Amino acid sequence: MFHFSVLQKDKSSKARAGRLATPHGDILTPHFNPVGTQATVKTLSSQDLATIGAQIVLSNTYHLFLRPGVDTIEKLGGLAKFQGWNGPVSTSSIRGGPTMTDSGGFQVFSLGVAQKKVTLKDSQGRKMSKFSKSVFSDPIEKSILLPAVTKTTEEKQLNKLRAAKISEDGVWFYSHIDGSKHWFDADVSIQAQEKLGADLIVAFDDHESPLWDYQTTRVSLERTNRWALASLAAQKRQDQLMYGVVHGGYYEDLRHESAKFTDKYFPAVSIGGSYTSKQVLRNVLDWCVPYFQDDKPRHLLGIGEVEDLFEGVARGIDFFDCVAPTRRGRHGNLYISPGNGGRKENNFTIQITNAKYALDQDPIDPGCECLTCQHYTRAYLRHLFVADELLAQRLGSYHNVYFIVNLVKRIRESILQESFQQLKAEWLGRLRAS
RNA sequence: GCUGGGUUGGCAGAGUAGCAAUCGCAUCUGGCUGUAGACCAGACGUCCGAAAGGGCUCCGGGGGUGCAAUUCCCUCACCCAGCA
Repeated sequence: MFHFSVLQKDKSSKARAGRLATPHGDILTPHFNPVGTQATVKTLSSQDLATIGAQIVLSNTYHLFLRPGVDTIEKLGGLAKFQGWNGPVSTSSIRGGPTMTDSGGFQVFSLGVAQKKVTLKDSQGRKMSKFSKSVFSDPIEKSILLPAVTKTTEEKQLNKLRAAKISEDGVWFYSHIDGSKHWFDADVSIQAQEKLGADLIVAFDDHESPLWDYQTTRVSLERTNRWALASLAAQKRQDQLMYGVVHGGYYEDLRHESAKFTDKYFPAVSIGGSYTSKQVLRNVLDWCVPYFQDDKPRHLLGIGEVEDLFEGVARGIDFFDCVAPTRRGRHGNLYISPGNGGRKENNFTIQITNAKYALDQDPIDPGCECLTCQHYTRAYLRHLFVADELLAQRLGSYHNVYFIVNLVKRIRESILQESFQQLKAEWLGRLRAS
């Protein structure tokens, strides 16, 4: 029912182009999965996604469990039908296109330990977001971690939200919608994912904080592994491919152990975690991938900045998902290619709200063939963002998702044409050691 | 013309006889990686400085009282309301 095959390997890296056969059509890899947490990629329709070339969309079990409820979606024919997703244009099917659900494991972290009040200062001394995953400092540089000041009314209100509480068997979540209390464990997550009915599902995992020491991380990994086996045991449907999740933070031996474990028990593998630097991410990939068998699809959870896509593919990753294109798109941070000023240093983006674009009549990324770039100027986009018009978010998201999905498509084609190294060098520069 | 109320950053609008400028809006900049974020953070009189810092200003104009006035008093200008 599911079959992954490698079609072409790059000669000087672990990059590979492949195909994953699913009950609702084949997915060509490497591929970037747009994130549609609540059964919608914010501001984009399923038809937009098909036009863009997305082959699969990812939703979140936790969010849909809370609202509208997994029973509701089951009654309405499952996730794909519910959101009108028929898959990419080339494989359009009235039965619905390929879908994926995340287990809610990430929310154990993002609604749990990540809720601790942590404030960071960046290199210029500016305070950074207190709530983002990226708020966590590199454990090696703990000096930049500051105690949070919790004085403002806003923060007092935020304090009312209780952090999720982890036990050995599962997690008590406090709904971010209404504060109600919900129990989640491997059984609940897998049953919910079976009701949602996505083709690809993820084992329920515990997510370590990058701030944790070795022993605490090990305890978390052991919990992840117990939940992994429980997830497999809970699975009743045979028409869903379950990914196991590798954890172990930035500790090499834990990653080795976890990768070995995950590959042993699961038909598909994914790598989870939060990374305090791109070097840590590259290390983790190098530690994990050698343990994965060739014929299992590999998903790098939550990752997807431009640089990471190249480095991930070069290290043998097949699937990515990331909120960056949509979040940046809504915030006016729009992707540009190297020929138009895109560099690692600016994350291959421009901030369209900057005053210097007020009279700029170029498209966001000259040469981009997306709907936004075909019809609208930077000056117009800037106006829409500054005026807080809804179309700004849609056009920004459309461009960003198009840009990333099609960049990964180009990466795939370059592997097939044996030109991956040239493409990577064109984007990241030749000096980068891979 | 009379009476009353007012004049504080780009805008709006608090405040006070003792280091002026709370909270907004606008503007500018930075951040965003399995979505608690159409969000968050910083700057926003001027000058020097990469920064840490430091210098000089400033509550409509003028005058008065006070150790000290943006604040109290007088006066002028302008705005608003009511009455002529």
